[in-house]
Amino acid sequence: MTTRDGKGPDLERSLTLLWAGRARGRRGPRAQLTAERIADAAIRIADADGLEALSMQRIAADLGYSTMSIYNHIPSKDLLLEVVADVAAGKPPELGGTEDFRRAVRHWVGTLWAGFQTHPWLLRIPLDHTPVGPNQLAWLDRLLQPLLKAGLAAGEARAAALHLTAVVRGTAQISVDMGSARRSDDGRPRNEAELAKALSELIDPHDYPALAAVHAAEAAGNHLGDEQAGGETGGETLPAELSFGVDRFLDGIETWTAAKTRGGG
Amino acid sequence: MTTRDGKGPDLERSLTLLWAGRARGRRGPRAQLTAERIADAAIRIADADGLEALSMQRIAADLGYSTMSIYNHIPSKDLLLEVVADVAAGKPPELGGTEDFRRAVRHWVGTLWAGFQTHPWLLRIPLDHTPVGPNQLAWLDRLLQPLLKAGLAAGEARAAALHLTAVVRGTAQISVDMGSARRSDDGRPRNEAELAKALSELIDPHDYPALAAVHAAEAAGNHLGDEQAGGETGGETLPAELSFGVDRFLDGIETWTAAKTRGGG
DNA sequence: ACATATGTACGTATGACATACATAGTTTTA
DNA sequence: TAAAACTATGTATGTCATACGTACATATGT
Repeated sequence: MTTRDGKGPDLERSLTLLWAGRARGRRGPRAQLTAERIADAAIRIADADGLEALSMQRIAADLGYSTMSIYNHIPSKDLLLEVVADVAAGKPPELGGTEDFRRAVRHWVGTLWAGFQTHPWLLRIPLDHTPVGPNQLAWLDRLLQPLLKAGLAAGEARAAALHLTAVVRGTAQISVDMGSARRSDDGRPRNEAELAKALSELIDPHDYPALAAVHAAEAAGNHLGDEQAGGETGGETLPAELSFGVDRFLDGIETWTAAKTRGGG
Repeated sequence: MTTRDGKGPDLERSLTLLWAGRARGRRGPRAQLTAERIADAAIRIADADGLEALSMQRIAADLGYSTMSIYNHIPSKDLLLEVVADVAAGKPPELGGTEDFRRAVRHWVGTLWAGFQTHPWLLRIPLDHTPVGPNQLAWLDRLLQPLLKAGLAAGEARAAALHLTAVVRGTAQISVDMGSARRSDDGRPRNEAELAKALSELIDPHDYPALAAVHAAEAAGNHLGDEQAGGETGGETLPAELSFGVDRFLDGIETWTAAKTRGGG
C-alpha cells in the first residue's frame, strides 16, 4: 500500500484533501478531473461491485482517463479511501428538537445504521485515525449535541459518542456480513439458517454452556424484539440488533445525569 | 484476494481448518509444516511488522519453506487470516465467581482490551462472518455466562454481548490508532497533541458547536477519569476510554433486570 | 504579446503479491 | 512391491499500487 516504512497516516495531506482547499488560479491546463469526481466514481464502484473491485485502474477506466492521471489529484490510494469514507458518510441527519435526547440519539443511530446498509463496504475501510473529514466531524457534532443537552460533561459526552459509534459500527459489521445471504455463486445457499445449523453442531454444551443455552432458547423461538415491554422506547424504531443495547445504554445515561443533577450542579 | 466472484466466506473450509480436524494416518510424507505453525509464524510477523507485512512469501521465508508450500496447509490467505484471528485471540479469561456480574463483565472487557493492545493488527483483519473459531466462541461464551446469570433472557444476553464486543473493538480501534504516536519515520512527531491542535483549527464553532464546546472544555483540563464519583465501579480497573460507557451500559442492564424481577418471572 | 514556470494527462516500467499449475519426491496402504 | 495420495518446490500469470519520464497546455510576470 504505502511506500514508507511505518505507514504513517499523512495528517496534513489528509486535511488539505478532505477540506478541498483546491486553490484556483494556478498555471497549467484546467483540471477536468477533480478529487470529488474521483471519489464519486469510487463510491459508485464500491456500491456496485464491492470494495475489492475498487482499484485505481478501475476508477480511471470508469472515468475514461489513464490510471496515472488519478495521481495528479490524489496522492495515494490510502488517502483516496479516506476521502471516499468521508464523502460516502454524507451529511448527518437533522435531529429536530434536542429536548428529547433519547429520540435524537435513536434517530442518529438509526440513520448511521441505514448508511451502513447502503454502503456496507464503508465498514471495511481501515480506520487510520480519529475522524478529521468535514462530514465525519459533522456526524460527531450532531451526536454530541443531544448528549451535552442531556447533562453530560464534555468528557462523558465524548466517551458516550464513541461508545455509540462503536456499537453501531460493530453491530452493522456483523449484521451485514450475516445478512449478505451470499448470492451463492457456486450454488450453495449459505444463509443465516445454514450457519446456525452448522454452528449448533460445533457448540458442545460442555465447552460452551452459556452459548449452547442461548442457542437452544433461540431455536425454541424466543427471539428478541417480540418483547416490546420496556416502556417508552423513544418513538424512533431501531433495528432489533441495536435496539436493546442502545436502550440499555441510554437508560444508564439517564440515571447518571439524574443522579448528577440531584447531587451537584 | 479471492478468485471467485462473490467472495463468499467458505464456511465449511473455515470450520474444518479452525477446528483442526487434521486426520492423521494418510499417505504421503509426514507434513512438517502445519496450519498451526503457519499461524504462529503469521502472528509473530504481524506482531513485529504489522499486518501489511504479512504476506505468504514472508511467512514461507520465515519458516524456511517455499511460498507455495503454505498452500498445502491453508487454501487461501483469507482463510489464513481467519485462523490467525482465532489463534491470536487466545483463550478467554477465567471470570472467577459470576455472582458479581459487573466485576465479571468488566474483567472480560479489560482482558479483551488488553489483547487488542498486544495485537493491534487484529482490529484490521476483515470480519467476514459470525465468529466460528473455538477461541472466539469461548470468548463469547464467557461473556454470556455472567449476563445470563444477571437475569437477561437469551436474546437479550446475545444482544448485550454483541454490544460489549463492539464497544471494545471500536474503542480499541480508535485508541490504538491515536496512541500509535507514529515512530515518525520522516521526523514529524505527529502525536495525539499535534492532532488535537490541528483539529482545533478546523473546528469552527459555528459549524460544530458541540464539538467545539467539548474541545474547549477538554483543553481547559476537564478530563475524564478524574471524576471517580459514581459509587462502586466493580473493583476491576478499566481504561478510561471504556470505563464510562461500559459502566453506564451495565447500569442500564441492572435496572432492566431489576425491573424484570420485580415485575414478572 | 511572449516566455516560462507550473500543471495536467499519458505511457511505460517496476516490484509486490496471491495463486494456478506442473513436477519430483515420499510414504503408507493394498 | 506397486500404486495412491500427499508434500514440497519452481515457474508462470494476472492484478495491483505507484515511480518516472514525456508531451502539452495555460496563467502569470515581463
